Amino acid sequence: MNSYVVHELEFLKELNPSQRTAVELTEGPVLVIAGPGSGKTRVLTYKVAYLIATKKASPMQIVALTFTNKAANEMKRRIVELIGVAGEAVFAGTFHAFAARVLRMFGDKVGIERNFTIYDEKDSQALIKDIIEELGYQHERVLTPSYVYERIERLKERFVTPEDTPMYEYPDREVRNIYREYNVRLQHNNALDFADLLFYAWRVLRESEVARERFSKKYILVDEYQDTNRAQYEILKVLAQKYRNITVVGDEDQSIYRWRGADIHNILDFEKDFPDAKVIRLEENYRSTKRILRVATHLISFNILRKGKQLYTTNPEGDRVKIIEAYDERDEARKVVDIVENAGRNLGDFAILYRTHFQSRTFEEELQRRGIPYVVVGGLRFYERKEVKDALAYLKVLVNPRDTVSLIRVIENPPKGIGKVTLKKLQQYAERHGNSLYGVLREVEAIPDIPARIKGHIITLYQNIERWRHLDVKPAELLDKILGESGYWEWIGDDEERIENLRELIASLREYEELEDYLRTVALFTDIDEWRSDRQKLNLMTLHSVKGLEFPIVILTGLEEGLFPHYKSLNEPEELEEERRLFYVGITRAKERVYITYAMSRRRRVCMRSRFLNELPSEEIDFEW
DNA sequence: TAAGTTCCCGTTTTT
DNA sequence: CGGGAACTTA
Repeated sequence: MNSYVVHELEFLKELNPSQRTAVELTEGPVLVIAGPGSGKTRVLTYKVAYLIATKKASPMQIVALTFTNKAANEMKRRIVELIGVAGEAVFAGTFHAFAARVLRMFGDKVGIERNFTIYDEKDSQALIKDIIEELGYQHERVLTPSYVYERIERLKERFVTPEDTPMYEYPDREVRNIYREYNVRLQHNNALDFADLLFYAWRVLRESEVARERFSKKYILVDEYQDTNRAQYEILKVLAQKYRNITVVGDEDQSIYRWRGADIHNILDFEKDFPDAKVIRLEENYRSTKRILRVATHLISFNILRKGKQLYTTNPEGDRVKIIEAYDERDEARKVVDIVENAGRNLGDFAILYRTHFQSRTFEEELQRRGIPYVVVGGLRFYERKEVKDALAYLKVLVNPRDTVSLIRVIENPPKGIGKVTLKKLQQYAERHGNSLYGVLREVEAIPDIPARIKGHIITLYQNIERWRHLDVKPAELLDKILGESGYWEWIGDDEERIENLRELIASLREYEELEDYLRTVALFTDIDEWRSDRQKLNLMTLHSVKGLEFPIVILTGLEEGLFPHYKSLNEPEELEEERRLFYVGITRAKERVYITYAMSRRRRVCMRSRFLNELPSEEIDFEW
């Protein structure tokens, strides 16, 4: 080994023995079971650096898949830190971003056009809502767009087609009918939903040898493996087929996305799927006090679905966990904010965690009252704001005129003299003539039953869109122009916040030369990706958002039956275990102290303290009434 | 027929 | 508190 390489490998000394083994075991399948705070991101980044430094692979031959953009960016940043700019060439991204890239290059192999639109949950639900009405199901109370969407996505993630959808009980048949029509519409709209991205990418990789060659990386690394769903798992299998060098890192005790299709069995059964897999456990915790670790360990031992692990730390013993009872949610907020104010620490040292978003409101009110600065992480997210979605809809239509969901949004915002009745007529006409809604706008003269005045509005809209489509300007400039010419700026008036959001959107567009690139990226972006810690602000977020983060002091709130565990999880033992894992994730975010609160009544209803509180070791706990 | 207004509903977690 | 349905106005 020459001295250059030896120097490059100095960083290995920063790893403990098991971390180092995980890094140095480069060939064959490796499962790393990584407890909270055990340095799993470190293992992943160092492994990438190691592969490159030892010349086992070029950056191009490595793919690192993560669950969030934030994790991906963080990984990339640390790789570059270790080995320099060469690290930029490593693909580090989410499964969905990876899939979108595969489809951009090879989508035509499975009939996907280059300019496809990605539908987010809301877009998809708008489509589903339409279908429900058309099929006459709008009075079936259970068949809400969100319910149906969820059912369909779960089916898609397991590659179940409408035809193969089983029909056991009541709404199955209806769901199947909607599912069938939903797929047809997506195709007409030249659009893919989240599950489609994974499904079609999988098909491309299976069916096209060229694509498989291009994307079969020599080394595959997967973060948060416990949260992968079936489709993601199948993609991994195809990718790993050739070289079989796959390292997955995860913790079954932190699997909290079952409701979104994550299959904990992917990690529990990894050794069955890859019989020659080496298993490494990272059990030394560098984050929390001994006390916190004991409490967390005791709690999670109530779960059955796990591999089990022995966490330990050389950190100090630490303070006992404090449980605080409140009268109601407002009293809870007061007591929580009291803790924060009296601790004499930076506000950024605290995280207030809750099960559901709506709980943030009471805390926000209290904080505003006392003039304490705070951030709500992942509340109503930037890209889900109405004005942002509207603006993006204009851009989407320009790239993909068949995207009817976006086109309708354009028609409605701001209002253009084309109302519900006319819209229905246009849609029906489109349906009958096998044309897209956009195609019909062009031929509006030929449609009967539409007043001339309204036809005028339609023609104006059509001409505007055509003009915008053929403008040869950069994306940011284009959007600015559209917002002006469509009357959007006027429409929102002096709503400062909306204006600011749109300005921000235009600013984010400036980094892009190509509208298509931008739209594909933006569809897979969320707010948490943007969040940066601020020492002077108190952090408020859900337990799901907090995964992967750590804070000196963590306050877990709303420990009440029906809220946490959430009432929807009470019937299924597996779902109850997931709630417990969520609690576990929350506790293990804390470095120094944990506070837990519950209210005796919430929203004027009496409630019972959470069963999870009885699962904490009483000798580690202080109660306060 | 479009668009503005009011009122009532519910609110898990999110790539 | 925002979104949507139902109602009102033009």
